[in-house]
Amino acid sequence: MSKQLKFNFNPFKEGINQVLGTLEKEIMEALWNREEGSVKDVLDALPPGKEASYSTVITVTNRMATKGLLTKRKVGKAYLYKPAYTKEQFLELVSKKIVEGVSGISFDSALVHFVDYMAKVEPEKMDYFSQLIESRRKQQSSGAKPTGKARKI
Amino acid sequence: MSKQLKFNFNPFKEGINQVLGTLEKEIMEALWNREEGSVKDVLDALPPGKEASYSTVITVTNRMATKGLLTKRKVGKAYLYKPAYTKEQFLELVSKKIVEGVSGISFDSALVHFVDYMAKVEPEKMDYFSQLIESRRKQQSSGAKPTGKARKI
DNA sequence: ATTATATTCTACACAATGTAGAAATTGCAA
DNA sequence: TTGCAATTTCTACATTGTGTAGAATATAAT
Repeated sequence: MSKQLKFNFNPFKEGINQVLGTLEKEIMEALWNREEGSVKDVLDALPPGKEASYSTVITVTNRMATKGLLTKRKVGKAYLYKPAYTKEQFLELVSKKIVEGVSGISFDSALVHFVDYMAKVEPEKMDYFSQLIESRRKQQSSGAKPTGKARKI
Repeated sequence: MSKQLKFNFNPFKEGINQVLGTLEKEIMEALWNREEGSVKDVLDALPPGKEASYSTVITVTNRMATKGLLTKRKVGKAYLYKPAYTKEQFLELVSKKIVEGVSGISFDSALVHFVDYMAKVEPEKMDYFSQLIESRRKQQSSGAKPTGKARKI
């Protein structure tokens, strides 16, 4: 019965706001910074210009719990919210889902644009990339099955 | 003043429905099949079980024109709608935007998951991929600038 | 028991998408 | 040229996701 992580992706926004609303993002950042926190804690952590009312934050954190972004537990009369995933785990899950999605639509295009992006923005990764491919290729020809799990870079 | 292509991406849906609504998808497929068509044409082309009313199709095609998916021109008393992009062009644009977006969030994760996906689902592409990287690497070291444009596979 | 704090409930706004009736327009045929 | 059938325009409602927040209620601590 654990809530499944759910999100949309808007590639016309910036960074993590492609996956999280503006307030959602601020809340996640606040909670990633302190592991766990009450609505009050979140309110205090909201940056200037991003303030919201008490009930607004409650509404949004509860929706985020429903979406599988946060877990909540009652302590005293207040709820403490905690990210269901670390930022790193979250980005892993998101990028995996999106990469799989876009690959399913048009793998060849994705491949070309991926290499384009790398060559343009992260050219120093090309080496590592080649190695990654080579190692996967050896696994393949040796008949080993890929784990499907992420590994250390 | 040309409308800019706009879309969201829902990786929890299937195929092109990750980018297009259910009716939108049917309409695009119908128009990709016949190049250009009236609302009547679209209605006739809707598969069984996906029927919609005349005015529903008009509403949606007009919204699609606004979003940059279709162009329209008046012929007689009716409008003819035409895809702004071929299916291939559309998938190119979509995958480019998404690849850039997800790379901006977490390039390393995207890279790993991309290679994972390829090894698992399209292992026969590994060769081509290696070559692509190598050729981009040479461009780079020779100081040539990548064009940023997609090229033939 | 009072009070400050926190939650619940309800509701509105906006965007994207699906849906479609009613009214208005328009082009062609008789 | 007029009347009708085809088509569009206008309007409006539903659903989902997100932001917003007031009012009422519950609760814990003093």
